[in-house]
Amino acid sequence: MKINNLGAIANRLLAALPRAEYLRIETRLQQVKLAFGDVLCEPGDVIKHIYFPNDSLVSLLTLVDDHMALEVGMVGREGMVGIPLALGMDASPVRALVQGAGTAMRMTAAHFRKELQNSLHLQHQVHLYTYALMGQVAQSAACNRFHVIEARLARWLLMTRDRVGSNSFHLTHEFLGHMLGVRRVGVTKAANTLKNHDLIEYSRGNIVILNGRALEAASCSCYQLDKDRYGQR
Amino acid sequence: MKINNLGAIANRLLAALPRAEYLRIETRLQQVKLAFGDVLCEPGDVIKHIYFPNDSLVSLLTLVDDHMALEVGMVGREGMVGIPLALGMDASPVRALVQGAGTAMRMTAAHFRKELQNSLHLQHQVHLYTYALMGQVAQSAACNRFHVIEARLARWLLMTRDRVGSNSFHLTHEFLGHMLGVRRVGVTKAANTLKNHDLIEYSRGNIVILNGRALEAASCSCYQLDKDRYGQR
DNA sequence: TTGACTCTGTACGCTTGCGCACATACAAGC
DNA sequence: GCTTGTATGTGCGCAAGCGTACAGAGTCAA
Repeated sequence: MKINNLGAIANRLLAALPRAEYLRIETRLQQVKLAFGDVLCEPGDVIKHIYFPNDSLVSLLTLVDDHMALEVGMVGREGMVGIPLALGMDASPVRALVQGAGTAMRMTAAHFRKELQNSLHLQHQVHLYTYALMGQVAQSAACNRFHVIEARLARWLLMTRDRVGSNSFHLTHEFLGHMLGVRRVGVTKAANTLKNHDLIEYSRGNIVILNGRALEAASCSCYQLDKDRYGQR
Repeated sequence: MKINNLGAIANRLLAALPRAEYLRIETRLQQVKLAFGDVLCEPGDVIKHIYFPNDSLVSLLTLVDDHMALEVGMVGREGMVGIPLALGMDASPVRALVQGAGTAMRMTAAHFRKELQNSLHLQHQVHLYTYALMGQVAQSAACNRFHVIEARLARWLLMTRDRVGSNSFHLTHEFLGHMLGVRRVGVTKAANTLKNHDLIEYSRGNIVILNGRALEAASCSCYQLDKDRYGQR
């Protein structure tokens, strides 16, 4: 049920819990399928459930002036969606958008609050992840300010690869534009350059990373920092 | 000592604690003077003390590629410096730079960890502030991406005003450039425009806000959001 | 008074990215 | 087949901001 094919716990935050704690918490978890485009919460909304992604991928977006969006965080199996609950707030400041379809373990807000009180280990893991996410958001702020689209696109593709565990995924330039906070055309140009250098290939939304090593070289320094953070979790 | 002239507790996070809790915690607090330019911690450094600003103002900066900086958070009397400790980490991902001289209440990391365990109220207040700070960082990411220098400068001056509680403060264009992540010349141009519209005046680092209301109109929507967040604390 | 230093104003060419518009290509359904 | 919709490629003029350089103006100390 909440176990993958190998019998291991897919979500790394859950996997880091002592076995006994996990087994108790597990009774509150429900596996759900997340489809591309699903919105798990909107800014200001009361958070009803938290999610521990297994193989799905969720983007955290800050909305600004109604029509512009910018990704400030990416949540895969290393984390969870719904941090505000752990900080005593019941609303999210960001939109949580499913960017990679897959499964996640879900828990109601009420159960999560209760389990947090019962399990210092869970509390600790959630705290560590909050710290990591905060670092990611801060990093992303600087990256969006200083680095050119092409490098940011490369970074973004690599971060996605690391989280979905695959070199190919489905995303249009239009969508990538919303993530990076740039025009669709800007993405097309950057992607085209990467394609011409045989770092990636794509067609109608199907993106494939051909040369990860070279793509790293084309990405900004922020990718390495994310890898370090990501690896620790 | 850690009380201001009126006998009230200056730092709002501390002030929100129940009297009894505060009195116990207060024994661990030491008032210190913070001078402009002081660096309370560097990225990666182990955090030795946490700070609750009274009338001082601290900027949280993300450093990137060695020579560029960008402010991602501003801490005044509504908050504290050293959040990572409350999340079980002992190092900071950002530089904490004193941007407005004044006093703050300081506590050692060890004492803070202990008090956090002893006081659920302290824990709660710190959590709430962590949430607010996270929102601020995310907001700042989007702001830096989408808004022009002039509007961001206006926002920044207003946020500073709100925190130091004064319409005048000392900051050079060069310094502001580091905060906003832009060239000194870019700040000069933007500041000049604001000056020509009689929104502010300045000379050799002495900045005065002449017309706060109009400055708000010139700032981006992010200021209003910060005010909401700030007001709640 | 003079010199050294800091802060601010201005200029110039350049790159990145924007807004917009339109052209092509691929896919799916009738 | 053909049509419709979606995804990508390309071109244009324009604005914001960059890097750099230099000039004036205020401040301080010798």
